[in-house]
Amino acid sequence: MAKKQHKIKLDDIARKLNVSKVTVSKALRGHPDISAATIELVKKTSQKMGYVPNLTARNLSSNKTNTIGVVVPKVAHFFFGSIVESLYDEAFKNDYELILTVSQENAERERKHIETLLSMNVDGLIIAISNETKNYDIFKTVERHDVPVIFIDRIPDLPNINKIVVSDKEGTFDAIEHAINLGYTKIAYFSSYTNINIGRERLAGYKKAMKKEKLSLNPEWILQGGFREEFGYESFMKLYDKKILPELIFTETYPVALGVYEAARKLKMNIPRDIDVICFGNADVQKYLNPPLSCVNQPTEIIAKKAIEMILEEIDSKDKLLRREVVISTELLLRGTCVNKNKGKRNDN
Amino acid sequence: MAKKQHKIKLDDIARKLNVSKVTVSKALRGHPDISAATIELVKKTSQKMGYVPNLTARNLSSNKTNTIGVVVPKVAHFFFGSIVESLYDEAFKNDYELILTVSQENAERERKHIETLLSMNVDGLIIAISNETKNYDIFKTVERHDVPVIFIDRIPDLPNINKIVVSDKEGTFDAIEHAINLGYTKIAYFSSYTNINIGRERLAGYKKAMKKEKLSLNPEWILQGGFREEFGYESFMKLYDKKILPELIFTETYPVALGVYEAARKLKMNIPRDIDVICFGNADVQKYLNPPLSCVNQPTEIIAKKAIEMILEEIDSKDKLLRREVVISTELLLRGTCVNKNKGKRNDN
DNA sequence: CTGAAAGCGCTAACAT
DNA sequence: ATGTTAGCGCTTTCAG
Repeated sequence: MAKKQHKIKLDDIARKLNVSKVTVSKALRGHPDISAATIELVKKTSQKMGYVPNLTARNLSSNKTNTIGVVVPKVAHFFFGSIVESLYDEAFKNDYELILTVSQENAERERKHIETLLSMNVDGLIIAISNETKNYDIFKTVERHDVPVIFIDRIPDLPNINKIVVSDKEGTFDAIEHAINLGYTKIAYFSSYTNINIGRERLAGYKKAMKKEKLSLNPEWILQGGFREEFGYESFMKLYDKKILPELIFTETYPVALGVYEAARKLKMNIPRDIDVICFGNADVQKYLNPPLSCVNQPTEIIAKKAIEMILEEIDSKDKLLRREVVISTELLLRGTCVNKNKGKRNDN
Repeated sequence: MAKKQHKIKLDDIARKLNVSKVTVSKALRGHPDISAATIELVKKTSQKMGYVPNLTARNLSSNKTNTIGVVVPKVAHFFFGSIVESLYDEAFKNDYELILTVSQENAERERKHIETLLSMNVDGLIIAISNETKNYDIFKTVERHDVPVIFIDRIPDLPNINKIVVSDKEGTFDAIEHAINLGYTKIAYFSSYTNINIGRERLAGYKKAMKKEKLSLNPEWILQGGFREEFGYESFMKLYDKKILPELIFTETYPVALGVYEAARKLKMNIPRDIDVICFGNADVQKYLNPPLSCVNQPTEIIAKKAIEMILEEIDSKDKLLRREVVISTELLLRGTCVNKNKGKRNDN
């Protein structure tokens, strides 16, 4: 293998060029102090010598890392996967590196990750909290460290923070109202958890629409219990067993709707004829379902773009900016469900 | 806002405890030099004072970062999303931080990311190259920096490297052989690109199975052109227009199969009755398709686990280890397609 | 078991 | 326009 090669540093280039290493350092960074000719020369030489700057050293002395720490609950997941991908795109455009961490919906792990990120001296933080995070002490620590934070999607219930959310309440409201306009009156709601902002907001949107349209709330049609498929499957089965199936089911996440599809298939019920479905949250799966599942779409790219934009503003401004809350509008994405009122149950699939 | 707080450092703790900062440093890291009592005391005090170690400084002086750089082409993608998630899990278990970068299938971006990762002094690198990477100079640079690398899934055509691949050839071979055993003889193959290892290997598996079963290769049934849905859709349409549709289509990636589903739906052809499909690569979508799509499954968790295991071995060993090639076995995952031979085209959906 | 000195590679502040 | 001096916060010798 290649003989032990000494890694090139500023000094090496400086010596070769008979200048000081400060000159080299400045030239490499295009500092206005240095003449164009020198810059040119230094850059060329360092390139030729195979110089790779040592960011660790640079960070230590400049106290700036050009990195943004990111904490998400999941990454193999349509919503967060898209968010993360767009965050990477935007960071790249702005010459920032992202340090991504994944909490796996685990509060303790989340805390550890945030601590590590602080240790790494990230310039800013973008966080979507886990659904079990209840203790907010770590965010105090973050504040003490003077590292700006933008919360996205999953927001802690804390005053005076920067946040980007989608119009959870309005989006749900619109979907339910759309359904009611179609002629539906029996609408069930499969909720995640109300200790998390998205759970609270979306449910509020449902209730608001029902109330506005003067439909009574049937507590048996408001089920709570999770983000995942099993919850959808089991809840559907529960209603079926009790013989109190509604006409339409709204689910707070798309995996829950997938569970409903599964249950319907098992029971040989046809969607949307026997039971109709619509959900919050988009995923590529939906368009391949039979029938394609309609949803309230969250524009991930816009969320990510805004998050990077805001965190960079925070980083660049010396003074504390005003805390901001940005609400990104969702849109109703109609595919093959919730487009016509079903004609009541006909079990002849 | 909290009054400008000075960040606690080793010195502060040392002064408070009337010891030297070296003692504190060692105690915090549980160095055997220090007595248990001192360790206990130091840890407690530093905790109380809200000390957060400065990793930048630690890295600079120890020349060790406890980070692994990762480069993948995509992250909002079932395969890489799962890989990344598992990599995070494994890294976390081993107290390593991951620095993830996403090339977006762009060779130039990939090069830049690797350079940055080197600048950040990552202890090791796990890389899946983009499908357009042809210039391998950057990997020479990596070698010069003495940073160990494990290539996964997408492997450059370079001698003497560590790699983890799945049994692309055998997996495809098994699937095709299974189809032939079902009675299929007209089997088309939708390939990605043969400049990438996975493209070459999988195609070789197809050819091998066809040859073994003494079936002739029809060049019109071997189409090349991409990883994505459009390719599947268009290729299917092309065969349909030419009236040379086969009985079964094997696609090298699952999005291509999705494109086939779409085309079949458009043409009102029934899968698997009129045309059957199977693909390489699993995704959660597949089980919700109608019919559920069978595939050759790549065990992402095992790949990720092995990758972390190998890179840690490389990092921990002073001497260069022998280059290793690990092949992870795929498995045939049969769902609703390619389970019975279809009865020929009946266009009466 | 503890600590003093030196230095990791770079940049900021201040000369010149 | 270029260089000198200090020092970022920590760990690593090596000496006590």
